[in-house]
Amino acid sequence: MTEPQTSELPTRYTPDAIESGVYQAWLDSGLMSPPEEGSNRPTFTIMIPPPNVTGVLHMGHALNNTMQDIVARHRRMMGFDTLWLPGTDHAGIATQAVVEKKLFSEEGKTREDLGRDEFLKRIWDWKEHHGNTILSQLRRLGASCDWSRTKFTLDPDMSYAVRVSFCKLWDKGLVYRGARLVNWDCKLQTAVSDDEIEYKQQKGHMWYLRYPLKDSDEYLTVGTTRPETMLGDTGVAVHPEDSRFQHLIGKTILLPIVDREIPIVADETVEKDLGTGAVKVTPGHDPADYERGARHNLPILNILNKDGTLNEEGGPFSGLSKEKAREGVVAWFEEKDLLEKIEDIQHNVSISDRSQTAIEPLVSEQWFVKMEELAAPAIRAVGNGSLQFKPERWTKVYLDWLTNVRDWCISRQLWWGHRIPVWYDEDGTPVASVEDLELGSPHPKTGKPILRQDDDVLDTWASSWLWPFATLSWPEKSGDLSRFYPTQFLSTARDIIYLWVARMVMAGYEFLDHLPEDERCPFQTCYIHATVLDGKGRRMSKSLGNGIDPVEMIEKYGADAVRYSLMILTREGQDVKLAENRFELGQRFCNKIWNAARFTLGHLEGETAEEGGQTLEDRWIRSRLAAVTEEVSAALDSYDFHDAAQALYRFTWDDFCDWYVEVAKRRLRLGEDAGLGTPEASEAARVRRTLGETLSSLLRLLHPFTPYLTESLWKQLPTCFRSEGLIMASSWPEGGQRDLQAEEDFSRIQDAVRGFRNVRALLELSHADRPEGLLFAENSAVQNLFESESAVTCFLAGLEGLQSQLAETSSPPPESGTDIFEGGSVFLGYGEGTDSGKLKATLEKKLQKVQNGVLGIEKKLGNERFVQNADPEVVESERHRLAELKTEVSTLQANLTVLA
RNA sequence: GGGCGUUUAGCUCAGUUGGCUAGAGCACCAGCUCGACAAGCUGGGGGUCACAGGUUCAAGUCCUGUAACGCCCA
Repeated sequence: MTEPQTSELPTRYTPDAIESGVYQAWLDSGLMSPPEEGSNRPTFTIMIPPPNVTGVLHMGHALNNTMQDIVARHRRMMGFDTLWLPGTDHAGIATQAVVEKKLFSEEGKTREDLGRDEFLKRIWDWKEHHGNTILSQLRRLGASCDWSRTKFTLDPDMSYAVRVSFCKLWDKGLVYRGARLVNWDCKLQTAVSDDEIEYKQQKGHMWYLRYPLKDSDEYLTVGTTRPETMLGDTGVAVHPEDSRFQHLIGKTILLPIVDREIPIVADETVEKDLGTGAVKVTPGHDPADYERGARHNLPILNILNKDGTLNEEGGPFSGLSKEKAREGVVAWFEEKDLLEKIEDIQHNVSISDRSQTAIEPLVSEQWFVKMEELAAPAIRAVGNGSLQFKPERWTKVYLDWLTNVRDWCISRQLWWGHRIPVWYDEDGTPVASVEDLELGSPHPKTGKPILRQDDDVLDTWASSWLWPFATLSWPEKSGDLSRFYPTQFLSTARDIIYLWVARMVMAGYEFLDHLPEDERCPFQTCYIHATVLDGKGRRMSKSLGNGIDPVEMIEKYGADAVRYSLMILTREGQDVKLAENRFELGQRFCNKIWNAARFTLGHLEGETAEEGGQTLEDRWIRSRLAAVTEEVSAALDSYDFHDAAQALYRFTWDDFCDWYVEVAKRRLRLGEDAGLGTPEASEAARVRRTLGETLSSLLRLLHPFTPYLTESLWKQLPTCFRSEGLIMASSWPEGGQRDLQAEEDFSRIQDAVRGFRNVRALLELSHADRPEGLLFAENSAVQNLFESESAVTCFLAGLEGLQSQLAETSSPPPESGTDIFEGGSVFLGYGEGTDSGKLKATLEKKLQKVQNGVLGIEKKLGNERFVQNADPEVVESERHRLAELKTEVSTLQANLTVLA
């Protein structure tokens, strides 16, 4: 008997050894780079959500990119020319902030010290050195992106696309400049869009300030959470129907500190029951007040400098920070006995996403894009089925935002980004241009010399909204664009449905006007992935320090284990709670695959037959494989990653390892013992064939989930079981026919084996004990089955021999442990010293359970309304079930008598 | 204030269109160095499906309401 030659393979899954060299082989294969032309194969395209160039891989990335990679690998194996295009975005604010910070800490300089050109050079340097971190981390995860097409949003071609898109909007009159209240980040000193703000519940105060009326002793009390803004008040508003204030409407207030005369106006948006019913109006520093001010022609006063200090409008407090000014104002009111009271309150504070500092609404000149017209086709896209969200409920979120869309502030007071392609002449008349305009050259409209370019840059999203087609060389219409657009699958996080997803859809419809409308939507399916939470259900964040580093996890557990764990733990659309040890799940599974392969490969070195075996277990495993193939294919087609992972787990562990591999050992050993040329040897060869074929398909089904592991096992598979080359290049398994008879018969065998094992455990038999088994079959079909499968049953149940009899012609043997199974009962004899009381108790407990079942069904069937109303099939199956249970009852009762 | 989600075993979660005795992994208990795997194998214990009503022959599943937790929008 030859020892299977598995000694070269370690007994455990060792990710380091498995993963090394594999990625390079994928790169060398060129499979990740589909050709631009010259192929008739259908295409499948995924655009990566470009991570921030300053970013490092976090769990959300790992989850999202694993899903994309699974789709890419699956579709590639299905025969699609699959393009998964990677890249990064320039992340204006974040990147500039990183480099400014570095500059200051290392050289003590600010960007102004360097000047615009030199500073930008520093950022590019930084980008060259650090900008690829996250992309290389994606490779570690196994992401099969087409690196030859890697894009960066500031690449020359991408920048060109941004200019073209800007000028198209400009020409249509959708870009305008206006003084508007914007969200000002005082730390970063730039405007940020509404969508880059978080609202946080914070403890704060409501200060009640008394505003004296002009030429009167009366005063009006207003409540405010930001007392310093009173310096910019240009009115006070009350509700027009509020009887308390009727006599004051139209009167004038003498604003304390700055002694400004401001009117009392009536405005319906004032809530009578909130606070004092009178509100101060600060159009320059509050969005609601801005609207109110506009309705009543109140002047707009700006009291803040760009850095958050008070300007000359701040009176005695000018030059102070807004915090100091607040203290000063409050003290002033207190001193003059104009501070009525202070209340502690909870209120929402606007915080900038980027700097985590409080946002100040501030009036300034900015560029905006009109959105209403752009939104219309994006709204239609979900209605006509061009765009589908998964899970579907996100459609509503998307639509809500689009139907209430507000104009988009696209200018940012930064240097890092696409400089706004607008030039001004000496009168300040703007003009947009795709090509740079020379200073001094004539303005295309006015003919006067061009004086300067706009200093601001565009919001980063104004480039990433072009991502799905600018990456394919738009505005060029040939080549990649015609082949790979529109894309099929986009997977992203829910928090950028507005910022990114909706805008990409708008951009697709707006800019790809050379395509018919139904081919413009940039992706068919928008998959909104789970949010990764820590073990306690909190979001992972830098500030909490509760993040789990995916790269660390990959090093500890292996990339495949991390990928698989994420997929099985994440059910569709639900957040996933992650603790470090949860990756053990994937690690165990990988180890199981590894060892199943190790066993199988060890036996494939002998000769194999032309065809697989035809025994019951062979037919069964082929049928189960067909079932799981169908299941996994369907799940992946509909992006149900969890379901696919689960189906693979069941098949691999339960069907293949626990049953097929175990039962295969019987014939393998017989073959080894009998020697060459014997019938046993040729039967063993057929088992090897079946093992090899099953492993081959299984590895391919697993490959999208655990690419490294399956790739390294694939090359050890003899070539008669696989295609040449990489598993990545192999074809996706086809289903095959189910064999329901084999499934039913084998499941009966399994059930009887479990019955014998139960009895073995009750009798406390050791593995070495090989008793004679006795089986009572409830009919001759069952009896025949066990007669023909007796060898298999004995092998799996650890029996020396098995006798099958018809239950009706037999009486239970004395001194036997017994259990029932679907189709009869099983018996194992016991010797002296066995505690029959325990056996009896177990059996009685089971009897009680079955009897309860009988009572339940009898009650149901005794209910006329059930018999009349329920589906006839259901009634029939209940009757069938009742008969089965009754058989079980009498079997159990009969068997109990021998234990008396 | 509006919307969405969640609540099933000690923990993390499955549970199609209502229809067998509600499942899995981990943890727990008992036993196993059986020639792939102790990251394993065999057997076992453990659930008032958040709560209250309702619809139905039948509800974890559908409807209404309540509570708790989480997220988004204003």
